[in-house]
Amino acid sequence: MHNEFVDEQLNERLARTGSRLTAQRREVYSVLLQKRDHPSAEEVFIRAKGRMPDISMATVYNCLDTLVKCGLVKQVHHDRGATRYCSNMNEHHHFYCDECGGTYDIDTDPEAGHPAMTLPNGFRMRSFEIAFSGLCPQCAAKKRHK
Amino acid sequence: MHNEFVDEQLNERLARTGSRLTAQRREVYSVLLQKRDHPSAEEVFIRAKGRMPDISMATVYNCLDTLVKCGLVKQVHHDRGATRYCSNMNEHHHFYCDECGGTYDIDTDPEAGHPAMTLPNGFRMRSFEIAFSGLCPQCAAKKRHK
DNA sequence: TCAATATTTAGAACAATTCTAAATCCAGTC
DNA sequence: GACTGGATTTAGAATTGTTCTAAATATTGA
Ligand SMILES: [Mn+2]
Ligand SMILES: [Mn+2]
Ligand SMILES: [Zn+2]
Ligand SMILES: [Zn+2]
Repeated sequence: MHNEFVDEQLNERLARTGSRLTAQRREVYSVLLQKRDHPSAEEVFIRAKGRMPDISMATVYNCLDTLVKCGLVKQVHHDRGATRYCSNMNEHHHFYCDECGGTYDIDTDPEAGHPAMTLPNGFRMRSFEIAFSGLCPQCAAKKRHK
Repeated sequence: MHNEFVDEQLNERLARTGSRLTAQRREVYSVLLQKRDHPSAEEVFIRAKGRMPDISMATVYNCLDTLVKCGLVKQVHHDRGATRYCSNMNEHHHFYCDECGGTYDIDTDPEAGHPAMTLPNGFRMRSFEIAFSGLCPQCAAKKRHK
């Protein structure tokens, strides 16, 4: 993915919500594209600071917020932990590793649609999310060796 | 459900984790049994205070914690909101109403077991939770009338 | 009755996030 | 190129939900 192309995408999306493309927004977005491990705002801040030492925490929060509002990024919540950010905008669910705390994307099976779950009468579902827990491949492998 | 019966259950469970049955723990648990609307700690505090005016917030947190540890109560998390507490220990999922913020139990369909979702190779699932969002029956009805 | 232990309590501390208000930046106009 | 109004960034204060601390109180069982 070339920088110019990403910029163009970014600019277009931001423009739709009347926002400008700034160096900080570009940096924060590129952090999320670079390593798709669902970093927290704090983690994004640390990574962004590497290439942009003067960026502030407030700005990271502002940028993340803007990116969420213009539909380029999604928030991911798990238990009471810090909000994590995800730049994969395809429909997907998440797997949370009990051992290492990692968050992994789980693509929705194009075959089987909705969860085989009948809602009681009257409820109107808009969306659903599945949160899987257990061991990620690496942690499962380590456990097996012991 | 008679008080003595509930007390006996409570006492037995608490004893298992080496905890005592206290007036505060009984009160907090009874708040959760009385209205199963998934109250937050704050809300439990307010309700408990009605019948036990000297109970403290710290104690409510402590009691809830103890009840969770001895398996009588479950924590329920949604987005970044305050932790909510649920005394329904049957396997179930949750429906969150976008309109009124209510949290509703959704029983798992005894028919269809797991969600029809294949985890990538190597992942070892321990559990999964489905969070439904949309409109609860009351809010859906109100919307239809407009 | 007494000592050991568990529990409750008020308030301090904490982590994540949002708010505030001033400084800075930037796009479009002269 | 200088000017101006609105958008953006920034540091730090404020807020929220929760956990920690240490002292007071209650409970158990010898
Ligand atoms: Mn994701
Ligand atoms: Mn429930
Ligand atoms: Zn892991
Ligand atoms: Zn509702």
